[in-house]
Amino acid sequence: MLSSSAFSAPQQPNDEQQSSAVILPVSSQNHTNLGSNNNIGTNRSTNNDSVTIATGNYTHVIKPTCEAFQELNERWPSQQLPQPSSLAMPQPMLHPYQPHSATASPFQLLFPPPQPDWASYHEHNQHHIQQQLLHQHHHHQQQHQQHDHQQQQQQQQQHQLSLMSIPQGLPSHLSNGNIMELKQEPERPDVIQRLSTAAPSSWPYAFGQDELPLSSSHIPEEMDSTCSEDLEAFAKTFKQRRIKLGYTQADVGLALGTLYGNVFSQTTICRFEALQLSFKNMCKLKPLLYKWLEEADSTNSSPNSAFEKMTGQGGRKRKKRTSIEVQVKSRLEYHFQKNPKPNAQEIAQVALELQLEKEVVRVWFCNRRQKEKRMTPQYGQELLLNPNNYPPDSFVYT
DNA sequence: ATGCATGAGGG
DNA sequence: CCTCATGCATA
Repeated sequence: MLSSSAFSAPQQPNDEQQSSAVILPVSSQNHTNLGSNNNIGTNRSTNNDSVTIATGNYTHVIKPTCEAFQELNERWPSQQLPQPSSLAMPQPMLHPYQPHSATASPFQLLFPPPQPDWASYHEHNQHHIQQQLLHQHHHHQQQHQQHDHQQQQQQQQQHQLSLMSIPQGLPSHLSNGNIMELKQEPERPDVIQRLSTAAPSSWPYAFGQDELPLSSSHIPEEMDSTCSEDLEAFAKTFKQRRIKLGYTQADVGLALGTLYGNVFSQTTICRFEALQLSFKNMCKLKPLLYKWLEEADSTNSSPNSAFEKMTGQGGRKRKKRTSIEVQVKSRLEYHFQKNPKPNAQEIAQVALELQLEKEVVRVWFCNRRQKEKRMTPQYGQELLLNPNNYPPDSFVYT
């Protein structure tokens, strides 16, 4: 993951991240509109923090297993969230974080319904719906197959996920420079099973006031029955707090680096808040962000130094992002529907047909598949039960 | 906020 | 080659 070899920088001693104290770029309390739209301008991260955290700070860990997630899916009433959106407020009303236990049966804060997380879905939405109807029968069978396949995969994934037991309280001494191991609890199959149902285990508090009763001392160790509800609620709360505190997504990512040795980009934080990471990934990040929140909350004192990023130049150049035209994308989508996992040959064909580099096509498919797997709760289930719900992705094949 | 890309790890 | 976590660059 974050291995030094990864990026451009020719091994720079990027000690900065670890040496500097807690970064608290809070410029003031005038949070307000900082957050929602953020970035633009907050991206100070430009190509130098690519420097990467020295070495594998963080071994891939997490070896989950379990079926809580699935279980969740089953109970997924996909309701509308009452959330007014934290974006529009001058004074963000903090929505008290509610442990799922509290919302037990009628889940309220689940993911946005037919959550169009699907980017392409957004883009082509209009077409799709119609087009889909047109071509449904065409793909029906194939889709079925796909579904089966995906189901397998999903189950597999879900399996893994559920078992996750992420240490909520990370010993600070463990943070620097070294492995941040998120270990899983070996067994406890039974516990796992219930993760989603039982476990009042959520957080010990509910955000409600401006002051979070955060104190490292009472970070729940045992729990972490991180279920989707928790994640969603947390993500939401997190964002609100973050904004309120005047931090940008980039700030947080950076701070995580100094706090725990794992730097994250604005992108990642953003995706976390938007629940656009894989469930597993969400679970992994949650504890860190939780920790950060604590820190930020308590350290309100001094904003301190905006430390300078050394402009560590150098390194390999990233391929220029190729921009695929809409039309072409449509075609890709079409192919994707027919066969989400084309082999080299097929890729070559598509590439030829669309006049794209094979590599580009390959990567596109990879990314597309990945997108498919992102947290879209109803996906796994609803879809399977209802082929017609298949995300109306592009069918606009010319 | 998101599209395309990179790289580790696995097979 | 794939998946997965992640991020640069850009819309």
